[in-house]
Amino acid sequence: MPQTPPPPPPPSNPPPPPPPPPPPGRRERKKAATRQAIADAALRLFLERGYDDVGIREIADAADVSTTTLFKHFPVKEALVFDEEPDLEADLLAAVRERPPGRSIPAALREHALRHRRAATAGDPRFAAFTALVDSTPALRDYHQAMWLRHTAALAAVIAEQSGRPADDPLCTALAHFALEAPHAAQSHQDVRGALVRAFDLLEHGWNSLTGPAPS
Amino acid sequence: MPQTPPPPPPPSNPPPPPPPPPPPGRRERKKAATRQAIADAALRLFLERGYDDVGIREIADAADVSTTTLFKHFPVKEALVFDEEPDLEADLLAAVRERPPGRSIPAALREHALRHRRAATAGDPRFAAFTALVDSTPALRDYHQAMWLRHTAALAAVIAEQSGRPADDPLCTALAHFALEAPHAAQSHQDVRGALVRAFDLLEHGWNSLTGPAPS
DNA sequence: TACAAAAGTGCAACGACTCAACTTTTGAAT
DNA sequence: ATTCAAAAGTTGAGTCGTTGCACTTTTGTA
Repeated sequence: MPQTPPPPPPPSNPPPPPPPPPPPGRRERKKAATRQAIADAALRLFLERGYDDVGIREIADAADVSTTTLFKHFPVKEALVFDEEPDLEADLLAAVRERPPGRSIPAALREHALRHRRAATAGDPRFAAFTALVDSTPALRDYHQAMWLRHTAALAAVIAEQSGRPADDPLCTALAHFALEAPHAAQSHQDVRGALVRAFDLLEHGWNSLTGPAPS
Repeated sequence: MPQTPPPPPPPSNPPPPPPPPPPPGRRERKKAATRQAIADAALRLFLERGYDDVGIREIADAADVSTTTLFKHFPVKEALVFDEEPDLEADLLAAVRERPPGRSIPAALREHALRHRRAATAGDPRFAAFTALVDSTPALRDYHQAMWLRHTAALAAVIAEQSGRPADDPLCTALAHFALEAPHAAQSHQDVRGALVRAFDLLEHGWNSLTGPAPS
């Protein structure tokens, strides 16, 4: 086992604020601008002509950067589409943490899923178009689902915290995973909304049956 | 819209048996042999040196075919590894259909998952090595899971049939999807087996609670 | 004002995969 | 036996995502 090299203990320097939120600095602003230009160009072209019919080189040209630069901002082509994703995890966790009193955890997750779906169908037409693009492109669908599942651990932790169960309780992981998969499971049905509700019914009854009777 | 050209209606010819199982024919045998040679060469090389360090051309050379021929047998590189998957669906469906009397459907699915896992850890070392290869290669892991999920519709149909519910019941689809996801959900835990059992507990309690009380 | 890190560029290349045109093999009908 | 068409296979060039390398800016800081 490699021993941790002794980190030089600075005797007493003012601790540099880990993420400097107030002074974004000119450099970072330019970088963010470039990134945004790329993402914008990509999304525009994808919506116009479809994901598979737009090449990386073309996007780079439209954003007036080289393909090398493009890949320094986005690891793979699919990532060009999911630029505003970071905050979604916070919403998800808040939906569980700040659920109305008396509502079970699975019920809170169902409400969150339904709210999200409502935004994708009704609501901002730009978001609807975006959703349609993702759903109609296998590569994007898969990437999105995989990305979504990366929140499993964080969600499981919140579920454990909110239910007073051990932090690594497999039951919490299972509920988290299944809840994140529910939209995926439902989307093959004609009535997606109904299928979504049923999927969460299954989880809610199972969860209540396993955790409700004996709160220990 | 191009009109369908009139297919010549043969007045009365002996209906050719749709899939001739007894006479595989010499042609199909050779084709199968080529396919097998490719898959064998690929798996051997992958196990020797790792998935990412073996190129398509190299596999094609080892099997003594051109790369174009290789891609006529397998749609993508990942598919080279999963050559014997087709029969796995039959096993899965049989596990539900021919479950011992008194055992619930989720319980049957749990047993099947556990049996499968046991074979992957104990049992034939070749299968163990194969499983290790898949689990340690992200591209293969993802492809495998996606492939596995393609059995959702078939499994949902059997669940519906065995539980006397409508063929397109969303609850059956949800159970099928979650059951197929369970191994994926469990594998992040130290005690994979325990996590798997817990995940199926969740499904079983939910299912029994929703279907048991009122068989209607 | 000087300097080093970070951002960006250009180009060549690799690996997976496709396409079009062509040759060989094979099953079956004449 | 001969002939023919479909199927299997080959060849070679090309696309597309992605990476590596060497190089030139830009920018924060000393």
